[in-house]
Amino acid sequence: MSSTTPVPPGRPRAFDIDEALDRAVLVFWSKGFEGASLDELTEAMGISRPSLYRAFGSKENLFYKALERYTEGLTAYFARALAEPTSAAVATAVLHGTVEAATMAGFPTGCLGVHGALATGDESRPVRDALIAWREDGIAHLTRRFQQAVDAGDLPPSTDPHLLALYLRTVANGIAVQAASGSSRPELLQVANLALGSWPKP
Amino acid sequence: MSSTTPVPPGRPRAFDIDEALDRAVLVFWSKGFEGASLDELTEAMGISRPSLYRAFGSKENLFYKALERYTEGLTAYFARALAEPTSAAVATAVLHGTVEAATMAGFPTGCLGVHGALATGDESRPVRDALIAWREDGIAHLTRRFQQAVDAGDLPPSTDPHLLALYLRTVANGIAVQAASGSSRPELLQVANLALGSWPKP
DNA sequence: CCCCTTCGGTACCGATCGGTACGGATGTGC
DNA sequence: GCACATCCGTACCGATCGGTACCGAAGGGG
Repeated sequence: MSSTTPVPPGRPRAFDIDEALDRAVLVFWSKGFEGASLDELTEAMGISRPSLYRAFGSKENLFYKALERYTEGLTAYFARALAEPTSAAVATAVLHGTVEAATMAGFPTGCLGVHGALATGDESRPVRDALIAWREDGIAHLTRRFQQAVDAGDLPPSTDPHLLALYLRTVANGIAVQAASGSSRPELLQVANLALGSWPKP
Repeated sequence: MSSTTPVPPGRPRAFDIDEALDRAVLVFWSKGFEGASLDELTEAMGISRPSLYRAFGSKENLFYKALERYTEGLTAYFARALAEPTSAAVATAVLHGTVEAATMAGFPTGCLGVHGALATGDESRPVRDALIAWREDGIAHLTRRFQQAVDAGDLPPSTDPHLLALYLRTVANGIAVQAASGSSRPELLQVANLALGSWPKP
């Protein structure tokens, strides 16, 4: 099937767009949206400024693309966690995965989605709102998963699935903040396990 | 004692410096350090730019003064919480106080110390480090308090006071993030109570 | 071989950033 | 009333911000 790669007209792009996006993820991850300047981004991505704009449209759009790639790649543990058989296993996988992702050697500490744009100037309000929606999306997924657990008898019928989901994301967000503040992986694993201690039994 | 107010020479200041600082707190609280521009600050404080610099030295120093005032005022619940009789009461007071302070009507949501400077450009790294130190200071206070509780038999001898303190601050930070994302006070109170469920019994 | 389209980078744009020079105003102490 | 110190605000500084006009280069289709 040659139709899957319909060679586009014009001069071909001289850089790998996904690789450039990976570099941009790292910059946004460590500096946030406003903290990352175009000079830093273009230098890290190895391309010139107009090339960036031709490929991604704007700094804001580049951030959205980077967030998308970040979600598909570095937070893939989240999707895997949802597939765990019990609610307790889901919760454990989410928190352990959060600790791991937030303290990976060679990567920025913390979570792009959490500290990418917590408090910003007025210009980047759309970005902040997008990250709020991103976090709420995670809560929605967890809520549905825990509702399933209630229906399956894996959680007591009196359980509030939304509350459990919110609790989990709250602890995960706190872990991301602590990781960005310099807490170590072993410390945060202990914290995660302590938080899992109050998980309801079926 | 007139020596307590030794009238300084020169033209007297025409504005209340503490009131101006209170206004600055609100701006930094909602916009963060980098997100708050001098134009926003001076307009909110009701003073001109050179007046700000004469009174506070620099934007960075103004932020430190604002953080100080924020700590003395809006997070005074923390000092009160440390005085509670039992470790469980301390933990409850800290989390409930955090929820309350992060969701006060008429004030920015979240916590200045948490989202004031999580991810920033290189210039404001000193500010970020100061906020990390601020958060660690809170953990240190809690650790000492919980060590006292262990010594007094209020907590099991096997308890790790630092772990408990880190856990509490992690949940509190997560609450601040959720509040900034739009979670309501009742929701966060439930989350706080759920987190307190895993608190060790004496 | 020429046209068309898209890529590449240099060199620039106006706006905004944090910070300050300067001259007039207002107070105290001699 | 005169010297002095500090305040006030206007008007400005260089640097950096995100974004773009421009033109030569590199490919495919006729």
